[in-house]
Amino acid sequence: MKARLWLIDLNSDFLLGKEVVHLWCVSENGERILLVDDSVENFFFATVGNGSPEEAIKASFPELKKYGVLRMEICDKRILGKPIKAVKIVVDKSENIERVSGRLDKLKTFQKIYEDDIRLSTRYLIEKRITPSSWLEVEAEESPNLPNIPNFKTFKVKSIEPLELGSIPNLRIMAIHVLKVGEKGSPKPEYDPVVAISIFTSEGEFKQFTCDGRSDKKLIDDFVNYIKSYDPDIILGYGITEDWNYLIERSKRVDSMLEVGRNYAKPHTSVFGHVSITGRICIDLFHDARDNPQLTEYTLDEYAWSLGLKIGPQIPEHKYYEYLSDSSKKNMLFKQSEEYARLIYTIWNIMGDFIIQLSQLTGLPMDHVLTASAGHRAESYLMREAYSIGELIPPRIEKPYVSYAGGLVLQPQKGVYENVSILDFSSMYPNIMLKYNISPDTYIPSGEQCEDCFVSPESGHRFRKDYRGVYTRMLQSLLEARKAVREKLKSTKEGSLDYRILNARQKVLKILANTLYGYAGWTGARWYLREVAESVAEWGRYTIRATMEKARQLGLRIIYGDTDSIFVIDGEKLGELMKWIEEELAMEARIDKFYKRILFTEAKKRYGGLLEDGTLEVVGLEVVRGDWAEIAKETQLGVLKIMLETMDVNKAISYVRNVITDTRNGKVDLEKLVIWKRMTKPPEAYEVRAPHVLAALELLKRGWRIDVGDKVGYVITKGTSRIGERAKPYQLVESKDIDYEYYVRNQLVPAALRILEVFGVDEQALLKESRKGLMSFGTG
DNA sequence: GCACGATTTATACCA
DNA sequence: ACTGGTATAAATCGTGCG
Repeated sequence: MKARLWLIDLNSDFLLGKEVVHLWCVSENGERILLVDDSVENFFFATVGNGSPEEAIKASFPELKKYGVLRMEICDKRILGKPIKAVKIVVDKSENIERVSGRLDKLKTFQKIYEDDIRLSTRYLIEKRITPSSWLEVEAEESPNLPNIPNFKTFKVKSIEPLELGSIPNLRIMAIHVLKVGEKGSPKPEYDPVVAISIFTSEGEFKQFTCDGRSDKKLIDDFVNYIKSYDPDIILGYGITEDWNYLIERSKRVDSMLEVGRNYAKPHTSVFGHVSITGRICIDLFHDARDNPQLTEYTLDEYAWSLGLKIGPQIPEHKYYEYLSDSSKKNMLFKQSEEYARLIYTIWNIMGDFIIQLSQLTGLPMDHVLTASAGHRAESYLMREAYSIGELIPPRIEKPYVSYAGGLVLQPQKGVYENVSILDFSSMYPNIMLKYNISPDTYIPSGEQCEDCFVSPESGHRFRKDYRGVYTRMLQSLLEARKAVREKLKSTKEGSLDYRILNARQKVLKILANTLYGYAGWTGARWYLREVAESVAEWGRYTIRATMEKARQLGLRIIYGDTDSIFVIDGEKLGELMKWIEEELAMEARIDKFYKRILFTEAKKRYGGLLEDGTLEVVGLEVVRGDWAEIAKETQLGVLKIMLETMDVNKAISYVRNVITDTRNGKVDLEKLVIWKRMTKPPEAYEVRAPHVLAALELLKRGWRIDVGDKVGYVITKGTSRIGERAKPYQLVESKDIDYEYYVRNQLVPAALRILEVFGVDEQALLKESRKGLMSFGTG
């Protein structure tokens, strides 16, 4: 049989005592096909120091045989670009790799071990140059003894090749919402049965299983049967990892078989803490929400809202029990669960393309993509790139941290400027890495000779020119692919399916390219090399300085700049500068923005300005910070708006005074006084009794659950003790206890003054009550 | 023992 | 659980005072 198949998921398994790979696929016409490949080998590599690899094999093979080693052979590999002879050690099964490498460590025959931490399914994808969530050209045959899977045809793989096809087959997708209710606090699987499971599928079918209170056995059985009959490729949820663990616990108690895998296996918790289901992809959208620092509560509602989805008021979780116990309200709860299932499916429509593209490009299965960090995504890509040039994959070891200098930030002079253009280097770091061939395997260590190489401008780090490294290759592919995709996008109908796929792809290509610099400087990276990250930053500073120098020569005035941008007063020579950048620096730059009027304080990374269309844009100032009270942010924005639009200082001052008066009179909603801060460690781990920590402790004392990463909202109450002790969780405070004077002195005045001090206004001018003071300002 | 400046701790932002 | 650069607030430390 010859077919085009789309790879959904893969895993390793055993067939007649031999370790094999299972590939769960869907064909062009929607058939579900399981491919079994029994031709795979488990192996890793070892290097010898000064001795000969032949000798090392001869000396160790007889003993290693006892540990499951089938074969040892010499092969040509590279370590950081240097060709070496490595010994490939083929082992009968995955579980013996650790035993063998452990034994090798003791033998001392070999110097170093490589790739003993690569799982078989990953190894398979790398070797075959294929990725999940993409098309394969497969030749396969029928064979006896293959596993029997319902709804699946099973074949043995003869050959398998990657296919460059952008389309996505029709997948069976199932969004689920699991309703769990606890009488007091969060539900516990030990005694709280699952109340309902709502399902919404890609066919538009809605299904709900409910439990009338005593036992959820029937609910769980019905749910499992539904999965068996619908046979989804993808199961979606929000917090579904927790849901599965809950269901696993429940199924044990009510003696249910949770056979939801395509081989009827139970869900299993994988090493990374996520739940996997054989043959299906289980995606927890909660992991995507956790990546968004804008969110405070990480509820599904808040997450959906951040994606632009409008949802009405919901029943809060702490009222679930009340609703459930009231027969007239019970149905509202079930209705809400239904809506959540639909909402999760709607989110897939927004996020799905992105997840598939990320999977296709990194080689990680869809269910790993959201759980993997940015660094691991980049690394997954790099490992494949490394294989293609015979580069051995370094072990994942935490390296000691050595700091280095980053981007150049210019000191702005406080004041208001007009007609300011922002010149931006596009993808500066990726382009620098390409231009100077910066990669861990092109780096020349000190002491080694190099005839012709790139030398970094400050530290003098050298990079060879005659060999393309893993970073260079990765960046070149990503940037070229992105260019091609963006070109194709131009001739694609906006809003069409193709457009969505291409757009998701170009976004993912950019994200991956931009991650690589950070990856290089991450001490946990397999390909960490401080010199690489350091050199990139050096050439970045060099590029900005050279551009500034040229701008000055051309008579252009520079106001500010940060890392890869320069703020310059618009002038006719700007075009000449752009041309110079393109021709002399061979870098890409563009005029990203134009401010009609822009205000700088004396601080770096903080400014606000009016764009051509009149939009007010604020960067870095309190307005855009989450840890200032809303009233202060609102006031600062007002002041900024007045100043940039009218330049009328007195108008701004009287505006602020009005807010101050209102605040002192308590005419401000408590909501606008809440200060939010995120917990970065458990409350008891803090060295300093900061306001938000004390507020968190108070919540904890009252039975709230505070996790690392949660945002704590507090307000400052009346009293004479230090601020921290007067900080109380906003949920527990009444308006009469608020210390309004704190908000005037520590929030309103500093926020407003940040802008107004540029115009010579001081604290006195804002706090003085008299009308005389207002009139006299600026007139002496 | 207290006031006050210096230093440390913590957070959130920019690129 | 990708980097460094930066501003800022509040807690805490350290020192001079007497």
